[in-house]
Amino acid sequence: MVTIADVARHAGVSPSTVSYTLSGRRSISEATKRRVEQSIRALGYHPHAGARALASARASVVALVLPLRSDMHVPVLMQFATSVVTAARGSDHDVLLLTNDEGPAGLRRVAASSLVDALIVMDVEWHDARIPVLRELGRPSVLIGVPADTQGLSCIDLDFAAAGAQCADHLADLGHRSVALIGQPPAVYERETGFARRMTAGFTDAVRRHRLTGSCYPCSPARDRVRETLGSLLAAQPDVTGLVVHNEPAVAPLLDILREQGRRVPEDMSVIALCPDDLAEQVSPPLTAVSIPAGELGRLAVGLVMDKLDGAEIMETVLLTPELTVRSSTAAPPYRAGGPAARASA
Amino acid sequence: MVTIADVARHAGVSPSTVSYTLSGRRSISEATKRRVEQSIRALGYHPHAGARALASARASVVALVLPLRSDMHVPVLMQFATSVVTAARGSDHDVLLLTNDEGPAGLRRVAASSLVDALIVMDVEWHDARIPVLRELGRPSVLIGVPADTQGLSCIDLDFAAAGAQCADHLADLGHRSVALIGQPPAVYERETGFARRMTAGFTDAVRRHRLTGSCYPCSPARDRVRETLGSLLAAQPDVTGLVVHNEPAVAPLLDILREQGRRVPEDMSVIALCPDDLAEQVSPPLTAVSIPAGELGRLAVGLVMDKLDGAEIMETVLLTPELTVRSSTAAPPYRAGGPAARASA
DNA sequence: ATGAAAGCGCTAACAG
DNA sequence: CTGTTAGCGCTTTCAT
Repeated sequence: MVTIADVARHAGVSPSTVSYTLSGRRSISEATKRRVEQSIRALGYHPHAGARALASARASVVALVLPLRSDMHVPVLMQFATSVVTAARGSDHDVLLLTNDEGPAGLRRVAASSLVDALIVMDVEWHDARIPVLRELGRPSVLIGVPADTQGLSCIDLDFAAAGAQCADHLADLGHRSVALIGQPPAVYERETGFARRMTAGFTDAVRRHRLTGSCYPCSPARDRVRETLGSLLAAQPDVTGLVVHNEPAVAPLLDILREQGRRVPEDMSVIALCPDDLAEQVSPPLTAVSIPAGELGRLAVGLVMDKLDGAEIMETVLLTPELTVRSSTAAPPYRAGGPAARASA
Repeated sequence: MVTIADVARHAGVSPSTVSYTLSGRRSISEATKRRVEQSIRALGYHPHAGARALASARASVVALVLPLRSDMHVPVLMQFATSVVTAARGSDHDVLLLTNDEGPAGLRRVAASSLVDALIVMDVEWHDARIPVLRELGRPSVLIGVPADTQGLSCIDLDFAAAGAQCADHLADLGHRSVALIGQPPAVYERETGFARRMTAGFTDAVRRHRLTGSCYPCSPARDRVRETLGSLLAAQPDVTGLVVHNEPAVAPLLDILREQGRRVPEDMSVIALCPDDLAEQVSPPLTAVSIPAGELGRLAVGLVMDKLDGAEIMETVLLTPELTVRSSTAAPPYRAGGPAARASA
């Protein structure tokens, strides 16, 4: 193995000079800097990560804690993970991948052993068992998702309330009067995952504000459950003309079922989804959708964590403003005798 | 920070005794072992990862190198990643996540700096730029996928040739005489990714063996490209009754399009997919499919890598035998005047 | 602008 | 069965 001493000898300087050349923590004359860098390249020197961590008390590694039981759509998760790795590398850090099967103890382990300097925790629930651990760890962390008590924590997430509102706003603007939200599986609401509730709250508020008729239907993504949900929805609200789908795997089955039933999208039924752009564009018709900016979330999370490692005391909650992209799945509602349009012209 | 010296003092033993209690590398009396373990718990001691790596020349971390430009289906990738983490933790190792945007240099960096002891490299191509680097690194590695020259490398993958053959066999057994493979996007074949070629080779061989008519159609997953591909397929081979789909994102669009065209599955057209079980079960009708055992691949890869870290000199290629699960998307072909059934009874 | 040297916390000989 | 001790390779004071 090539050590810093080898490089120092080769360059005719002391080990500390090599170290400082690498870290830039004190000024080095251009001449020696060049010589050292040449020696480094000539010998193929790579500082030993463990030795560096031991001496400097910094591992230059951040933990990325993924949920095992993922309610987040998998592609979104993956996109997030890769953007975190890329962003971390941009700040000279590596990423240690953790799943939740060790539980909170896993976080304690990697933090206490100085394997990682900081943690990024995904899919945070309203009452999340990992949060007390995070608080006691004394290491910078950023949560993706918003728990009940954000005291002393940095959280970052999509503004799901705004997303729900945007969907309702868009339908209202198009003239829809009766709308519905097809949501996450019931288990997600029971677990009190924040994002699902915030989405429905934002949607419901906007529905009320626009004086629309509308309600929310939790839904499992299995084809038959989607069919059932749509059935009870249409029974309870036969005049519904706009659907908001906050359930990515249910999107395709839903479109199929609507087609089966002879309901055209958007002529008979407008559909808005909360899903990544690529899904929205791959289905037919392309969906008007609020996209989940996984890449940006990842970059922001890493940025926050790096700032905290640099000593910044950021303890805020950042909610990203969602963006609604209009595609071909939404239109004005069909004309209905006795409907608001009829009344308006009467 | 709690150090091994603190624990030793608290337990009234020497640091080395604590170390040996932890590693089990020499026998410790039950009594002291218990005392040490109590002190460890009482003080909340976690060995410093860097110090341990420095002293023992083992980081207890394996790198998982994911492709950024992923031709593998994303859920499969994710499933693989989580199973790797879980399996690695089972062997007291952590997982460092790398993407390919650093290129082969990234592998060199983490290996040379002793950040990781071994590497698991996914989505290996026929002529993969990472392979020469892997060879020179002198660290255990396991490739997921099979490159052109496997000399001195351990590879593990699904036996795609067998998978292709199984699909053709199943259709032949049901009595189909004209079949086709809808494959990966053209770019995948151009890049000479091994698995796509092996799949088509296995399929083509079996087709020949059964004296069927059949050919392969590369296909992009975009809805319109699927429609096009199906069109030219039906033009070239109007009597086709069995489709094998090796293209996960194309599965749903394909089923839609068949439905649009009034072709019932499986009455008019049998469909087999190469995809994870959950996809096969979520679509309608549930698909007869060869599943990609991502979880098992991950576990096996970690097992192999651990064996190599223990000094085993395994340099073989392991191909997992695929399993075809019959569901509702395959059946005997429709009766056709002038077809083989007619001839047989003539 | 550079060197010398003292650790960082742990493991693994070596010594009993 | 247990203790003593010499590093592992690097960073960072403290000197100059």
